[in-house]
Amino acid sequence: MAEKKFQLPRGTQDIYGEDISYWQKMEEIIRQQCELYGYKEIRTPIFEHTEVFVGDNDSSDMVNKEMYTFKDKGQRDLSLRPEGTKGVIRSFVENKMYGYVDMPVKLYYLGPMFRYDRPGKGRYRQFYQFGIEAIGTKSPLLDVETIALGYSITKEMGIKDVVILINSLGDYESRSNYTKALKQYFKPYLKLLCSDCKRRYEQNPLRMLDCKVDRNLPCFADAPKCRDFLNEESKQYFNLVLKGLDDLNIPYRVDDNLVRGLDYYSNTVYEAIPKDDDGQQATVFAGGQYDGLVESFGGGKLPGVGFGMGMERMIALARKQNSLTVKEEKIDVYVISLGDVETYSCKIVELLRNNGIKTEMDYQKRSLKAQFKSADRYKAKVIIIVGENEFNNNIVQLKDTVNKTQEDVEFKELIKKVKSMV
RNA sequence: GUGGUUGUGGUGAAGUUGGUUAACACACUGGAUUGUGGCUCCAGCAUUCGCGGGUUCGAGUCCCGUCAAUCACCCCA
Repeated sequence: MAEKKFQLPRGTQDIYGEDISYWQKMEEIIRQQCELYGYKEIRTPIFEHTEVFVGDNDSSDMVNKEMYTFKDKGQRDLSLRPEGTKGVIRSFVENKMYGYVDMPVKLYYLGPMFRYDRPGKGRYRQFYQFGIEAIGTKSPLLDVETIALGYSITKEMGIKDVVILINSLGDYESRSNYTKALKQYFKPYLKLLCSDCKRRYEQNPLRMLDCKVDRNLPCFADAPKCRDFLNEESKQYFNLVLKGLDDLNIPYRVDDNLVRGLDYYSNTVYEAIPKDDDGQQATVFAGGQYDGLVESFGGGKLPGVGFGMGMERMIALARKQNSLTVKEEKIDVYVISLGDVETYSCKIVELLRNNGIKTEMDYQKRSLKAQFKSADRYKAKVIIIVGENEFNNNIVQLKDTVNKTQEDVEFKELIKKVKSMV
């Protein structure tokens, strides 16, 4: 009978061993920073009704092509969440959070998201996103605060040289005017453009602007600029955001061509990338303002702003820059058994553990040499050796691995003695 | 979704124009040292080359398919 081979599904990964310490460290940093900035955790379901994610005239690939959508046994149309914001807004409205707390309501989430993409480095089908949302108040200061929090997390991770690309799309009206003007402008040039841009022309004209193929064509230089379509109010607002970033010394670059993938953004949009942007999947966090989203969920005309952060990408960057120190795996005590004394060893191990001392032992009657090697690998500070002698006399051999001293210790003195050593 | 590259033990990897026993290094296990490790020496450790099929007297080496990783594009966190 051939053994059945199991393999993890495409685009997923097991996280364990050395990696897990980086994940735990990052989660610790996130929770601590969110606490400082006043954002509270929210945990929404991993799947929602599909309509939660699908907007009225959604043009993004994310919702049109990449969702894991399925029917449950009750024939409900459900989808695995491809991003965090929509579920949070749904919850905000459903739980009427606007009714009983001060605005803005500041929330953060952390967990797996799912997109049916072709996987590659920094792009997974199940991936982890951390994100924040500040809902209910519109202020340049709040936009800046979200960026400051994201930036501060990258700093805590030790990541250097992150720069914020930022732009303003204006309100929904100026955004749609701009889109119209773009299409108008490019219409005569359409046959000069690459096939991707022809498609973008129909689906998402804003995206044409940062096309890698056509970007340098002469006609692109004179294309209408987003900025020229902003009304006075939006312009002033944007300037205040930039002023705020200046005041906080957050490095940024205004990028006229920056548009976000999701349709719900308006006004401020931003994206954090490493300065020496080499890889393709380089964006570590990205977000912006979404004036109409709460209303589209039936929650009244309330604005919001937030970002999503790719945790795999953050960890990859931190590891590449070698910037995150995770605590070293080491134990306090390793118990070596010689002969048939495992039950005695077990008793010692349990006693030590119950006193808050990290302890390990050998479970397979290995040689003395092998057990010493294990103790080394575990980086034990103290080694306890027990054999027939020690068992019969109710003592142990206690060895300090640093200065190599060894002594007899009575069982009842053990805890006190070990505690003084570790 | 499109195109390219890759896939050999726990790890890093050699493997020549297809020719019986799959190099080497590290790690691991045992012994020299039957109660004291980190050095040294010796020994052991892939019925098999991602998986499936084909060509051939013969395939890790060639062909097809498939799965996966990776790069560029698309997209995006």
